[in-house]
Amino acid sequence: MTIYDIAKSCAVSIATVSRVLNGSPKVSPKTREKVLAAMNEHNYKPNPFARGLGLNSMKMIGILCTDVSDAFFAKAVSLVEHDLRKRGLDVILGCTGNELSDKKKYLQLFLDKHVDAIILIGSPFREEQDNSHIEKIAKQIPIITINSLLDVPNIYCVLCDEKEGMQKAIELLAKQHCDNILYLYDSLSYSGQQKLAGYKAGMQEYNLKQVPHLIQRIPRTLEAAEAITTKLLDSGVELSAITASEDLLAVGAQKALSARGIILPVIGFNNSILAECSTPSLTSIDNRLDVLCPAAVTILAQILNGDFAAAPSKTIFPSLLVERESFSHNKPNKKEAAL
Amino acid sequence: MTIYDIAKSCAVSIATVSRVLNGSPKVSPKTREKVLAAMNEHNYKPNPFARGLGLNSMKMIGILCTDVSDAFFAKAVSLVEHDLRKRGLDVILGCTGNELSDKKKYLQLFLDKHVDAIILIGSPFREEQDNSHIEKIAKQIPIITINSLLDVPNIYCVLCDEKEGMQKAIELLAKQHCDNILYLYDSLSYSGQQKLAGYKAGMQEYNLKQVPHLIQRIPRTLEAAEAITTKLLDSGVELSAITASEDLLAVGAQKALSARGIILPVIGFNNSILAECSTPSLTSIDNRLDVLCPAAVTILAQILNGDFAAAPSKTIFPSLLVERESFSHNKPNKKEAAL
DNA sequence: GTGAAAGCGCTAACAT
DNA sequence: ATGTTAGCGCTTTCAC
Repeated sequence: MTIYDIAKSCAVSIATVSRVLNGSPKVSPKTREKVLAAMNEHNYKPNPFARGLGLNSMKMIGILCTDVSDAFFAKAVSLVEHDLRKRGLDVILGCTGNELSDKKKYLQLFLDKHVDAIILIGSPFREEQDNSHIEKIAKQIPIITINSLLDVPNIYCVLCDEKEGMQKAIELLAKQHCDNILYLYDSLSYSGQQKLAGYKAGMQEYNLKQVPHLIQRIPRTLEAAEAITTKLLDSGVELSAITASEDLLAVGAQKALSARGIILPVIGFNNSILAECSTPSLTSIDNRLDVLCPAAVTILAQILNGDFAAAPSKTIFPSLLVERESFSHNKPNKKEAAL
Repeated sequence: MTIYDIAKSCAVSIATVSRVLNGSPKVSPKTREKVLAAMNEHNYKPNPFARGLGLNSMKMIGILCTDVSDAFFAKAVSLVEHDLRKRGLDVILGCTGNELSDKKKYLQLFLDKHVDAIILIGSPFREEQDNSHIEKIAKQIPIITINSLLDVPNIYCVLCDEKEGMQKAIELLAKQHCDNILYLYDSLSYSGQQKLAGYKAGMQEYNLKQVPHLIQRIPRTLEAAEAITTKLLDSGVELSAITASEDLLAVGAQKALSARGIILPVIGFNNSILAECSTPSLTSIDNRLDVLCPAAVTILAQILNGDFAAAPSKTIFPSLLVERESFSHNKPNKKEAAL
């Protein structure tokens, strides 16, 4: 069933059929009805390849993340897919892993596939040194980053102020008279840098001493977090609270504490399901994917619509601190506090 | 840069260029080299839409899951994407949610988009009553299901024997002289039925009494699992072990136990990151996504290759029980045991 | 082994 | 408001 068949069955030209297909106003209501009816009757669906050829677009958005099996990225993909679909946009997914060469490959692949835009999820797509490979792509198609910041034309960034988030977490602890606050982190991606900066700013703000052994970079595993925490505890280092760049690390630290029967405030990051599953449940900083993702898609839609003026190049939302047992065992109810 | 440009720059016809593009043997090595060189020099990439029009395929596979933000589905998507990409196949992702009408919509959408095949992830795509909507699609394009079973022509199922998995878990508990084994579950999807059947079979095998209040259907939330477990404990019901259809539920149950200082064997399902993060860490049944997914993609590749004879309509792998603290606090090391 | 030419199903400019 | 027609860039017969 093609546009020709529909045209024939209605005794109109293919141009007219194409017009109703594309919602052109230059069709009389009568013929429009007639054509629509025929399409319905024959259950006609336009061939997307032919359409793609003509329009040079198949309304597909490439979504890239380093790893969808990571809870944080998965949530973002889920939210983005949902909003994209609502606007009739398709999602082609790529999981790049952390190798730069693979990231480049995927970027090029999507470009070659003529996707309409690319959404980069997470800050692993911002390289420490050189992002010229992304800039190059951005010259050809719009790029949206979620939770990363790239100051490049045609790249639109939607992110959460993670530095402030972490800083407020430290403030909260400081106000509870915690001074020796451990910070566990695994990566110095843009996001990683922001969080670390937040920790340092918070510590400085409250004149807390920043000692090297209280800032620990470890692999992103439960075991590593548990091990380093245990090691610090055993070495007699004084700890009054633990913070981490990732819930997983905070859970590991919490396990080390629990194993020794020690109760300390622990604050994680991402407010993932892990925070809830931890025992005691974990206080965590939420980076607002639920608002970042819709915002990103809205901006994307504006751009695809040619409405560049309406598209902010940077959109930054505040973090949210979600308190659970690991912060205050004694408080009767959980509560959320906007930072 | 089109095929015409390349043809011109090599002084050959577009047909020849197309032939080298498609690896046809009817090209002399000399001209092939020449054309390849030109393509390289001009950094030529064939237009996928034009190609799609001609071949009626863009080598895209539709992947459907109800929710990628679920750890289990996310892992499957991740594994499948990886293997698909290795074979030069693209992934278009859809998250349908649990509404049947939405599932149908996505299925039709993918069909209309002329994807080459559809991979259904998880048993939520098998409806209890009527799966004619899937059968209809399967008449047009091949469908692969991961961890679900649909006995329909042109549908290829790759799954894990979850019934046996759960049964062996019960056996293990029975051998440790547990008799009052609670089973928590949330859904009666195909997978849900299998697990429940495994529980029942295991209980029967060891002549353990199956009482209604030891089989509890609850919402898929931590809170629900914790609440029902607490309620049972408080009501004086005797419990000697807890099993669940999902790690999340097992974690909830474990929390209830921990809160009362009770130590019981707890066994979850899916062997997700939650199992590791729980305290004590959770023994769990692994449904082998790491082998199901590659197997599914291999079968898919055979089908797309026209090699239907090589494609088994059902492929079933055994489960794996992964022991952690929740089963045996006293054992010094974790270990894996094939069921 | 290579080339010419006819599609593939649609869009859009142009003509009426 | 509607029809005609020329692409879009590739694949694939069919000749040579």
